[in-house]
Amino acid sequence: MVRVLLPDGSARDLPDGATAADLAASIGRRLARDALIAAADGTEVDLSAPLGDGVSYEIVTAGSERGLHTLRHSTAHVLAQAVLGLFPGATFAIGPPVADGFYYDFELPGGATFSDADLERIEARMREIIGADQPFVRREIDSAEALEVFADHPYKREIIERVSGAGDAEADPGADADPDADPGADADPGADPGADADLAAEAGSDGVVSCYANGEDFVDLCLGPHVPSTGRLGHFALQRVAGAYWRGDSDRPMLQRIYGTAWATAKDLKAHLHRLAEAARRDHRRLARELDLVSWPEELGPGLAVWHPKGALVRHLMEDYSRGRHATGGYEFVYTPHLAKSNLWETSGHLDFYAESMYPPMELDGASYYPKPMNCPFHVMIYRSGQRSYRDLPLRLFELGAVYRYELSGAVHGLLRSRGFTQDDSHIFATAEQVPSELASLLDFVLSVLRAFGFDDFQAKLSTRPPRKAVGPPEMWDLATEGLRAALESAGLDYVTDPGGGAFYGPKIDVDVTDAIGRAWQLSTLQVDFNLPERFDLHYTAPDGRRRRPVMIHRALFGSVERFFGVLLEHYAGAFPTWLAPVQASVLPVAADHAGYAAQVADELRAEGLRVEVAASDEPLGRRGRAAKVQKVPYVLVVGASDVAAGTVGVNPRAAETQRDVPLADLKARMLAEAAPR
RNA sequence: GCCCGAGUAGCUCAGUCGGCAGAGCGAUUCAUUCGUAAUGAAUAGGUCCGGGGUUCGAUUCCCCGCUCGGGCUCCA
Repeated sequence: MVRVLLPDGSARDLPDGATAADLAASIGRRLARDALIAAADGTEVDLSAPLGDGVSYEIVTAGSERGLHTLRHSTAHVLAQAVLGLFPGATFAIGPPVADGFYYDFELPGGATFSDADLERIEARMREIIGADQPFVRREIDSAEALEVFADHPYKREIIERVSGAGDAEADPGADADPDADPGADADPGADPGADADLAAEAGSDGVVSCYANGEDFVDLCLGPHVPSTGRLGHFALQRVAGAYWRGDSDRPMLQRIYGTAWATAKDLKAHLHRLAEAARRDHRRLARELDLVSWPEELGPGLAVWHPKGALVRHLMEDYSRGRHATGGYEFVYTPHLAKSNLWETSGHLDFYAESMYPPMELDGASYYPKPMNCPFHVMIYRSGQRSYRDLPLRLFELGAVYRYELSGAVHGLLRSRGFTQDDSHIFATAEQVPSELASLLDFVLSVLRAFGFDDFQAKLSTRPPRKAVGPPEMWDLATEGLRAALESAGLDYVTDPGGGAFYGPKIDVDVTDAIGRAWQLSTLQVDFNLPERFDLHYTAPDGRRRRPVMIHRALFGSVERFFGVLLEHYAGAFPTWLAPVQASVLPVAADHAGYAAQVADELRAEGLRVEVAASDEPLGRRGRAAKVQKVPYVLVVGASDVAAGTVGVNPRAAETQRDVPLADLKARMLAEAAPR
């Protein structure tokens, strides 16, 4: 007899040798049918695992994140099984579940690649495997045997050697990962046992690894757990092939990655595919063209946009709103040039740690002038232009500063990742004591502005002191980190902590917004900086007459004006709220006789500062109405004979029913109310 | 930067097994004067991404380049 505990606190007795599947069956038929894996004292195990006495069990179904994760992971195995079956000589690397689905990395003999037709074949084969309802069978073997089982699969062998400690794990690949990283933080060898050791421990000590086999001829190295059999899978679709470096390292081989999506039910799969289609419909590059906002002439080069009148108008409104808020928020506006000599970037450290993302210098008069990738050093120059007293602090400088960054050509993506963009960049110089309250009011300010643009759903991340090397005294880090945490809490913001995720020069908060279709966009950043004040030897005079070092806070709110515009465009699917719409109303005279009245209506609205156009009657009314709708104009106003007589308009708003005979004054009031930022 | 895919009219795309380049939408003009998401007709519009090669002949085949798209963070 074994006694197990259930999540509701009850206990249940089962015969010796009973499995998690038996437990599920003893609880209910439906649970037995839906069960995928179990969690034993929180550790995920196969349903076929024997129950342990005194252990608490939770049965996991596809209704939970963990269950879905398993489902996707198992589907990835079936993908590998199909590929290895269909492509003799193919080898496979890793195939984890990811957000919404899974992938698996392969290498085909002779560097061959998958085509779209291959994907169809593979998917068909996967469906056969699923139809055969093959059980997933776990086996634990020692690493020597595993190396034999995977003799033809070098990537698997590498993993076995790494996790079992059998081979000579190569030097820590993490050390060179972060381009922002610390000047002095060279890897100290052996100091980061981190992830690898955890894996090895999980895989079982003593060089034992686990494998999962299904069907006659397929076995994969895997921690598990897996669904009981392939028949539990099926609501999936293969999506695309992409190149991916082995272990994400551009010095290692490029593998062929197949991405798929997988869900618990056909309905969920369909909903996901619909979300993808919706995202494509909202693609800002497409909307930018359709609404005549922005374009990317090839002649300019990758990642460089030109703003057409309507796009420029919306941008102008965004910038004006931002300026207005900053003006009343205690900021002082500055301008700085687009170039600076190399010595500035040497002092700031950018040339040491950021050079590959900078445009190359222009050489003249014996100096090297670099286009700026950041505004910070210029603002530091302004701070340093005179003596500062504690009475001057906090000093909040603000600039819409155009910066240029040499993004990888493959990374450039419309307005969301461009090579020239404008940061709404603020640098706040404060005393250490001011930091907590300054952070709190900063965060409130940021959220308030984001809300004005229609975002209400935020998720924040607090990144704390990195373990390896950090500048600044620990007590300063604590003060700043606790200040950030207090700011998050007083703002009532949901946040996660990324321990050790901060830059070497200070902790930070990143704020993500969730858009209308549930996608998260990282926009705002509050970054505390102990480094630049040091590098540029900044100081202020304290009340006691001694010189002290200020703390710098970098703050981007939109992040980049261009990117924020792109996110807004996708969030609203092009239908900007009235206050941002480039054209707020289109007046449609029913016939030529009403043209004069239409012009009069337009003029009256324009006199109130509203943006109004008139569509003359040389095309049918329906067509003109459609044209305005396609351009997502908030108000379509139709005026005919009865309106001329009564001083009214027919109001066809973007998102409501048409109303006839609305007095012009009423319309005006309604539009003016909407035309102000909230 | 690297892997895969794609570049044909302003846009979306068809097409040419190597032989005068096509549609729909949009634009322009004319007619139509209409009560709420596509009136009719006509016209204009092309270095078929660029450069080289093969060929009697290349938008089409080959090579090089440019640009765009997907991916290169998710760790058995």
